[in-house]
Amino acid sequence: PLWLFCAGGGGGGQSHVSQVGPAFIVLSLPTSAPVAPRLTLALCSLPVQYLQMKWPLLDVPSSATVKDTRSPSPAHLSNKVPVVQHPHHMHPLTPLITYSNDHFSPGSPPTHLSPEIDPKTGIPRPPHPSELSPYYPLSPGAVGQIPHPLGKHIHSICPSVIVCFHLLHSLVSSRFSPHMVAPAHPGLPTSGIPHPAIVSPIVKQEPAPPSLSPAVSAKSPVTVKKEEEKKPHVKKPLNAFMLYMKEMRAKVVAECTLKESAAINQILGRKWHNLSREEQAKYYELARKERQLHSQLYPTWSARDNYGKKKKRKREKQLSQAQSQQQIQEAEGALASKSKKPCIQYLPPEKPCDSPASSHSSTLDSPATPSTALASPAAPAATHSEQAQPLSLTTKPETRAQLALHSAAFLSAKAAASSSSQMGSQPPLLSRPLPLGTMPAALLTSPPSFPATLHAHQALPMLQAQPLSLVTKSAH
DNA sequence: CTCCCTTTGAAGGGT
DNA sequence: ACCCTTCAAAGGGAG
Repeated sequence: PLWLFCAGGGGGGQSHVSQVGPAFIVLSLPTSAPVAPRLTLALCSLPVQYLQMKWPLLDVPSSATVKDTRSPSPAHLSNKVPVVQHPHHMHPLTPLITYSNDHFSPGSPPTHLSPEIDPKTGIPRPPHPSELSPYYPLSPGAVGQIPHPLGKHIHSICPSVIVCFHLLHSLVSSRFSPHMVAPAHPGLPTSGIPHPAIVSPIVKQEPAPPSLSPAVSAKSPVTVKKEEEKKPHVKKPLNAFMLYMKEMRAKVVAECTLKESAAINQILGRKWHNLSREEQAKYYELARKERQLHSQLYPTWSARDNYGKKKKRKREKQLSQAQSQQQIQEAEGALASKSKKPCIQYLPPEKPCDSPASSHSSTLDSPATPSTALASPAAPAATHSEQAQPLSLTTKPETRAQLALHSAAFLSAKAAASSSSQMGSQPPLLSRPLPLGTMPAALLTSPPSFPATLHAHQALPMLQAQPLSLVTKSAH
């Protein structure tokens, strides 16, 4: 079996695609090599360490060596190095650093990698390996922080091939090597959607701290404290919307002339609400896996750990915001005019930035349309025209002020509507994948719960087409 | 250089 | 149970 890999790549071998479950494994074989069904099993018995070492022998630059005959996704089909390769100016490992690898021990294979049922959660493994968390490439941090001479080669390999090694290893399951699995690239699309953060989602904020080297383990009581200070910052797992933003940001930026993230995020927020239930479900599912994986990697981690590590003045600022919000609330009439930055500024009409879902958004976004409630499952159902009316795309203070204006009515309604809270708080789509149109009438007609901005956005396509003045007026 | 802005969702703490 | 706050990403803008 070892020879199979050695023969690959530039050696004039013949590429052979062998299927292992839903994934494909690409092998390079001499033309005369017999490809028996049991070949796969033989490969599975390969020591992981060996696979690592032979990995580069697949000879990445030779695109003919690496094939994925399965995925229709362009990203999948692409063997081009740039798809998964990182810019030369950055360390090939750094982009994968998302979380620290504190809890990631090569010697202790995570049980969640078992191919069938996750013994810990009882949740069946996803049918397709590409559904393995792409943003959490099975402890990306581990790879990023463990020097790997082959890192660059690994990253240059077609994601599909990498994924197949996930699977392969899952089958072997005798030893877990982050070196090997980590190459499941963060950019690996799970739904055929190219990941905008393929190359560098995390570089900026999570450069591999040099203190993470194994040398750290030799510590004195004095350094312990310093270590705690320098303790790798384990970030929160991304929620569904964050995952969506990561994926779509590049596209939006490309389509628009805007570059400010605040503006982009507004657009993304709208697009998010314009997504169909099914589309959003993908991200909720992904986020759920993220959290799952995160909790497995960092069992002791708590969101509390990161409190106060970001901004110091935030609370102060928000307090002042709340104050101004009250003022605005008192001066109801001046709501729209007080907006710091009219969002229309971020959302010029006739933009190509309109959601691709805008085709169906005409119905989805219609305030009176019941299916609107389904468009944002995580968020409470929005069915009443009153929500769509009062709010425009607003900056935060304004939004909050308006929210306050209407919250009283909402709250009273909300109290009577337990069903709506079910919708809002539950990890939405997963547990209840109700297709459009199948929502019980009780839910469809239930009053919305709090975050009224959500509902406001659903009226945006209509508002957006109007000049700023109209938008402002509609805010009243 | 640091923080703000802006979005949604998750989580923790307080009431 | 509910509300509030913080943080996750991103990068231009502002101080």
